[in-house]
Amino acid sequence: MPVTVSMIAKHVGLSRQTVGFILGDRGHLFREETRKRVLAAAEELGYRRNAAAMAMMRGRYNAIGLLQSVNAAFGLVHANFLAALMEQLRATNMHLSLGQVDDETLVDESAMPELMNSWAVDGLIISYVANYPERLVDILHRYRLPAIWTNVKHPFDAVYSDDYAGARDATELLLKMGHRRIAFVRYYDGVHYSSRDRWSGYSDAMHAAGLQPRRIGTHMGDWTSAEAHARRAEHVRAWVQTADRPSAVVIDDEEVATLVVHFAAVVGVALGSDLSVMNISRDALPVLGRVVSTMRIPTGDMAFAAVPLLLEKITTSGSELPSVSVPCLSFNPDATCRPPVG
Amino acid sequence: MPVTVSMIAKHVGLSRQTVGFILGDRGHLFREETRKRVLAAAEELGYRRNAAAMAMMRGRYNAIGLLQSVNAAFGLVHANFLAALMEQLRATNMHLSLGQVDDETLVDESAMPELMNSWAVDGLIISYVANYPERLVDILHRYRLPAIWTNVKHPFDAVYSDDYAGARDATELLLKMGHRRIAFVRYYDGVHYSSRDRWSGYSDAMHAAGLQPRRIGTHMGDWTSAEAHARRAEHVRAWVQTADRPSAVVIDDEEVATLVVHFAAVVGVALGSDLSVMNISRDALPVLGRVVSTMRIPTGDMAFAAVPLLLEKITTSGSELPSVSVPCLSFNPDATCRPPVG
DNA sequence: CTGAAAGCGCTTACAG
DNA sequence: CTGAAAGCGCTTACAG
Repeated sequence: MPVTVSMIAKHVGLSRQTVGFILGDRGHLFREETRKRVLAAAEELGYRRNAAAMAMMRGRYNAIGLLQSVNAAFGLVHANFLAALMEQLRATNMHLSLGQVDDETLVDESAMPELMNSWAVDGLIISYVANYPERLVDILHRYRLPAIWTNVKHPFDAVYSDDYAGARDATELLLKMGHRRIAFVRYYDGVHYSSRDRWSGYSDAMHAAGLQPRRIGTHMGDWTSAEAHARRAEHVRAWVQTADRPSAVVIDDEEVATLVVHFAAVVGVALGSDLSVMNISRDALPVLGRVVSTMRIPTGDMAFAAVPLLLEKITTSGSELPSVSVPCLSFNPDATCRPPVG
Repeated sequence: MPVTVSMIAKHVGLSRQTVGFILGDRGHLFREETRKRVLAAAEELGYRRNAAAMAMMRGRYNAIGLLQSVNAAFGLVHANFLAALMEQLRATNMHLSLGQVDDETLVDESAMPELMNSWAVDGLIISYVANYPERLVDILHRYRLPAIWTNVKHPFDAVYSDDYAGARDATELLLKMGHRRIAFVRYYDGVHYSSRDRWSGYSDAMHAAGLQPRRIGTHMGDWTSAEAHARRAEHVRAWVQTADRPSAVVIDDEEVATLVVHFAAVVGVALGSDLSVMNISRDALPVLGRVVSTMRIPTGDMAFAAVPLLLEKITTSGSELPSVSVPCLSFNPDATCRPPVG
């Protein structure tokens, strides 16, 4: 049994309302001595505001929800994204509530998924990495849930990274250094728009320079098994040490970039001079002890953009807001990218 | 303005209570035709249960909070941990609410931090990686917040990994294979108990076998800078290729393990035969394309243990529950660990 | 500076 | 099968 305002009132011999005022933000209306007595009693008894009553009064929960698919591995919400969300929300004393509904529930059941039905949030950030169920759109609309999409290039109410420009800029950076044999390295073609856009950005930059795009690595359906890891590694080793390897590569995956750095060292190919490496990654952390040129996917910035957008959407309750495209940022471009020799 | 029961009642020409019953779990008390009418109206109007009113009635939020320090990087809550928490909560349609208070607020302010004061949760999972402020204990106690600690070896109300046994078992596994020159590799001594316990587990196993523990790597205060990465890498390269390197190593960090695998390949030291490697890590994922013997820190299992414990604590409101020590698990012990040659 | 009334949206006995 | 009453904990006008 939690402590209520009434209990404190009884304890200090005042009315419920008086205590409520003092515990709220109208303490200044009362005698200092009265205030002190009430505050002391509240602390002594361990009074904590009842969040439910509060929410009911204000019609606001002061919390936003992050909706994810169960099917997508949780890891798809990057730590940077969560950290940035939290940072934004902390400033306004809001909470972040996590929720997952599995696609089957969303699609099959005619009723609203229980988890969403009684979700104590003012609005939602939708984090489906592509392939969200159509019915989700219906639900958001029908129940007038303010929501901002991430990872989806909707014209309205969405925040997404500009992967096209990111990959294009990465490629142009290498082109400007004088590279002409620039390849795009990838072993997994995702269903996500970013997968297509990165390839487009790269190949458009190549075409614009009058060059043929070249792709290294084919789609391997299996990404996670030990065999898949080994196969990728073998493939990377093979092309890194081959004579006609490109002078520069744009790599679409951090793990593959690590393999390239690794095998370059193993077979004696010097990064930068023998092979320029530009990594597309959510982190710009050193790889195997060395800094790698990175085009950073703006995971954190997307969260920074999404929160204010959602808050605005909540207060204006429902009007469509123009989407925000968040640019990628280049880090340490000359760490592993140098003009080609010879 | 969200849709309420009253609005539906008006719409179908029934009383508020009747509609409430039908929308709740007592629909069977009414005529099928009435039910259908109400349900159809609810769907048409987009009725969603008011979570605040619900929580107020039940005295339960059906949500638990995960409290983290701002100071500790968010990354310290591992994705596995979050995923496991979510999985547990999904089964009971509960939500997970994330909250961070910075240590200063917790320590300095006499008042309850606002974020915790109006947190709509039934209980808390505390995820401070050591060095939690003493005042946090006061607050939990004073406000009777049901809480389970993680990462802290409290005798009550805590869930923690058995890092001592993990490191000991890892070492014994190598001892049983016949290794005698087994070193413990670490470049950062954390303040967390696991840091001490792993060393103890390793060195106790060595002593029990009549051997001297040997530590490779000294504490480098700086872990994250590019220079620190480079320094670690250089150090690993040096001892991996030195003649008197140990025949086996227990490595306390995944990143360092990656460096060892990397430089072993670079300098031509064969993992398993020339150097046995046992990694202590939260993941047992392949490293640089190859499977590495791993003693896995049971991040996910800790979450699986913490949730039922917290739920019990919530329902029994307050009694002290015995803590749970979660064992580490060994994966692929013979991937990179082999009996020493010669 | 302080006390009595109404209501946020819902549920739960209680009579019919 | 259906309707009128009370209350969960709090705040917000309203009189004194």
